[in-house]
Amino acid sequence: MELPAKYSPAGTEDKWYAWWLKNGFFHSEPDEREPYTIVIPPPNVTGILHMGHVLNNTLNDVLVRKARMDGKNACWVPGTDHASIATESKVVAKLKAEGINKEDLTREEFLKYAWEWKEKHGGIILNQLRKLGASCDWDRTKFTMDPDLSEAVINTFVYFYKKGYIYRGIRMVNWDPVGHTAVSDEEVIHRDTVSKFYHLRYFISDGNGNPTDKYIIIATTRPETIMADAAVCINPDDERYHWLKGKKVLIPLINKEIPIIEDSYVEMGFGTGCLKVTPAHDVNDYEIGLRHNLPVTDIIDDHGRLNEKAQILVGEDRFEARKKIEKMLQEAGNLEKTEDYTSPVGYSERTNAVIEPRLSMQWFLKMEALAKDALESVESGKVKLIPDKYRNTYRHWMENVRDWCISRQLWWGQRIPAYYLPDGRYVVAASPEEALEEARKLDSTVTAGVLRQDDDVLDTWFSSWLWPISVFDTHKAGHPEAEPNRDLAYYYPTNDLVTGPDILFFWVARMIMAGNEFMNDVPFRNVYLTGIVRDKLGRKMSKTLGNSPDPLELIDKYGADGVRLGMLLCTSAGNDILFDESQVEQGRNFCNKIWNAYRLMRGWSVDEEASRPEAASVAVAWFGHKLNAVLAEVEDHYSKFRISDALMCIYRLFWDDFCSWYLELVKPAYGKGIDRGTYEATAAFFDSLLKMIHPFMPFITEELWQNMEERKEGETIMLQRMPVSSSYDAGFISRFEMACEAVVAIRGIRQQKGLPQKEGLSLRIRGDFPEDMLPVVMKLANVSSVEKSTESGDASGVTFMVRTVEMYVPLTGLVDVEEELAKLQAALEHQEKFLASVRKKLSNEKFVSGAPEQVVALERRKEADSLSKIGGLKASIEALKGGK
RNA sequence: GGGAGCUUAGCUCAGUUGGUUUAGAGCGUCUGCCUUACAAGCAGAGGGUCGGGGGUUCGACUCCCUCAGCUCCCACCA
Repeated sequence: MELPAKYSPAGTEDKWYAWWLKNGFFHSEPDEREPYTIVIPPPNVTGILHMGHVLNNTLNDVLVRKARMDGKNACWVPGTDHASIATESKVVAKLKAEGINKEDLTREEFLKYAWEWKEKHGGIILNQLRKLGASCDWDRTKFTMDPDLSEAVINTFVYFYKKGYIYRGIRMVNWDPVGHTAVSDEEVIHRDTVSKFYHLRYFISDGNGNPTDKYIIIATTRPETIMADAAVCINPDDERYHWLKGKKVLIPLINKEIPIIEDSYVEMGFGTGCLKVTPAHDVNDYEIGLRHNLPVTDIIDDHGRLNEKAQILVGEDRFEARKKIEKMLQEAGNLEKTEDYTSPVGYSERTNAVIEPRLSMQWFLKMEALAKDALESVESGKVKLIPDKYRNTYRHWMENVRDWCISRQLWWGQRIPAYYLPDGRYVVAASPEEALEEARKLDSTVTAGVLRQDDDVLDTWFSSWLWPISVFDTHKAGHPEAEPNRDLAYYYPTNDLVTGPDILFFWVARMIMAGNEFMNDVPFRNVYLTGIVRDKLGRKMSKTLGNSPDPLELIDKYGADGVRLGMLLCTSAGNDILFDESQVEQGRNFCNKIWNAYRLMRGWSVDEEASRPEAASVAVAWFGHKLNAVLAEVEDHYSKFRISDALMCIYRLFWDDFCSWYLELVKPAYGKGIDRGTYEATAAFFDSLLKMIHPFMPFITEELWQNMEERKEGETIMLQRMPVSSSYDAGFISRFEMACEAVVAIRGIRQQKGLPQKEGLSLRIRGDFPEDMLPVVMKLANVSSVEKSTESGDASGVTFMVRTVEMYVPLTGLVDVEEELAKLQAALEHQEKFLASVRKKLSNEKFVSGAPEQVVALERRKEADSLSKIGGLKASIEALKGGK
């Protein structure tokens, strides 16, 4: 069968993926082998594959495929996350587009829609991962809201509640007025935002609620909250305001009388030194309020609108209200001035709404003890972060963590298993039946009908922190005393986790907490933190910028192997990835190179009579050494998670060493056959190279490996053993490189002089050139005769140095003596400078006595080599001058 | 406001406890080639006083100090 000149991935990739699936090569069951486990960072169930997923999952796949080929029992568990707030807001938006308001639906009706949506869109992303070549064990696919995984979440809640770690209380939380839910501290993103500083006049009260003509000025960014003011606060040491002590002021517009209080929290130098205290709408103010027993007036509702307690502007959105109240204040004579002001404002990670600090009843998980252990896990090295600069960030977070607000005012998610008695007391239990039993202990008259379950669901991360446990064993989470099942005992702890640093705290840290709590062991050994995928200008990929390529389109255009390579080529751990389509093109080109190297080899016919040419013998010996050298290097890179370095080593081994040097050396003359020994050696090398490339480019390597020879039923490159490095002769490699230098030099001369490759040249060598490498020079530089000489070359040819050996190519009539002289002079000058620097070192007493012996010896060798080169150059110059 | 990190060729980055022929790679650039595996290719070439300054050392891209620029993380919005 004739192979086309270009590799076409389209049909090939689907064919092999289907075949891998059919043969169950991705499936893992516990056995006597060493396990290698990865759990996927579960993408949002309704998500669509983007470049970040490509990066992450390609890295995961490389690691898994490599481990599999190292003979380990590799298991990559896939799945999706229910992503409560993200999914719920998508469903709400979709319903709204259809004219349905969430408010008009019951919980059950809404969830029915949500599940329908999940069934329709859920899992799209998992199919997309298949296109990428991800070798996940699909039989183990999990979803964080699978019934048994949800059960694990509920059990975990009950467990922590009984342990006294979970409590319920009214606290100031981050309220998302668009998502209509509380969010955790980690879900709030602070961004510097330009706003205005409003300087407002608060008139002093005459004691009867009437304004006097005296006033103080208060600077605020939130004039719409003044109706909720409970006091005005000054610093007790602020002499400017001592006259205010004991007085009362009136809130503008509503003329409500509030006291002047003193608290050292107020900074005298900031603003006007007078702070309006609004306990319901500011965290600090809330704290001050507690200290001074101030009343709390909450004037903002779930949607961020002013409520009736505000008395004015009722029903207005907070930002609308701000605009309107500015005008009203101005008209009333209360607005002194406004000025531009930039300050950090919190935004919801999910909805991008400005977060409203708000008092509400929420559930919390105490973090102190959990964080302490999780910190220890990283500090002690039980979990390694790669790159380890993240250890600092991690420590800082762990040492400053606050209790985790785990309740969300949403419906999509695991519902909090707290059940309220009619009198307001509550019980926590894993099921309504158990809850009823518990409730009856409090009040024997309680019936199932009156017991009301908490409306809130749990934060998504409260389920995904169990992921490395619950994908294997759903009972163990929540039951640390239980025996792990067979899978969990075998696969836990997992080996490596590949994820982005943006979820280091959301997810990674909390998985470590859950692992320590329920397994008494960390969930993974290594956490490889990737960078963020950006475009080549360094901008984040975003829909609005339109700079985010669709991975599936790229796969269609270049093949999955090409996309994987393009992604990996620019990937170093922890650094942002500047992605550009040209890299994928490079990946596609590499596929083609491999394809064509195979076409060349496959086109050879073995001539049983032929003996092995000398050049081929050298090539085979050399590539054997080189292969082992690179294997060792690659193994080292893998061990340090330098995946793109490992790839680059292999890329160069294939392209430069194998194709450009090795194949050119063993290639038989046109029309001639190849000797059997060389053919078989070449096929064996090609086989090794395919295996080395396979983790990066699974499809083309399977295609060619299968094409190389008739394979047994169900035999796949996926499950072949990765070649391992054995000893090699570094001296041989170095001698070969010297021959290559000579070849490059002669090719350069050809190009300069316009000599065709076909025309054989003679070569004269003066000095110690390795005899065994001469066939390499002769074949690749087309040298027809070599002569040893003690004479320097003269003006009838070109002289050049290869290391310390002088070489000369006679070229009668083609030599420009002046030009050659200038070249030699320049080389001589350079060499003399070098010698001077070496000698400067050697003449330094302190260097000779202080530096290690081998360093000094090296300098002496440099000196000797340099002297020898200078001698050669000088002789050449003389000879050239003599021949003028 | 607090903390961490980065700055090496036109671009993206290596440089692994300071010494390996006076800094390496990939891409891009330039020159010459449609040579019968591959123009998605082949052959060759050019390109950096390692951000500035100072210090330690026999020796600094590598360690310390300092200045400048960039990035990220954390932080309760007067």
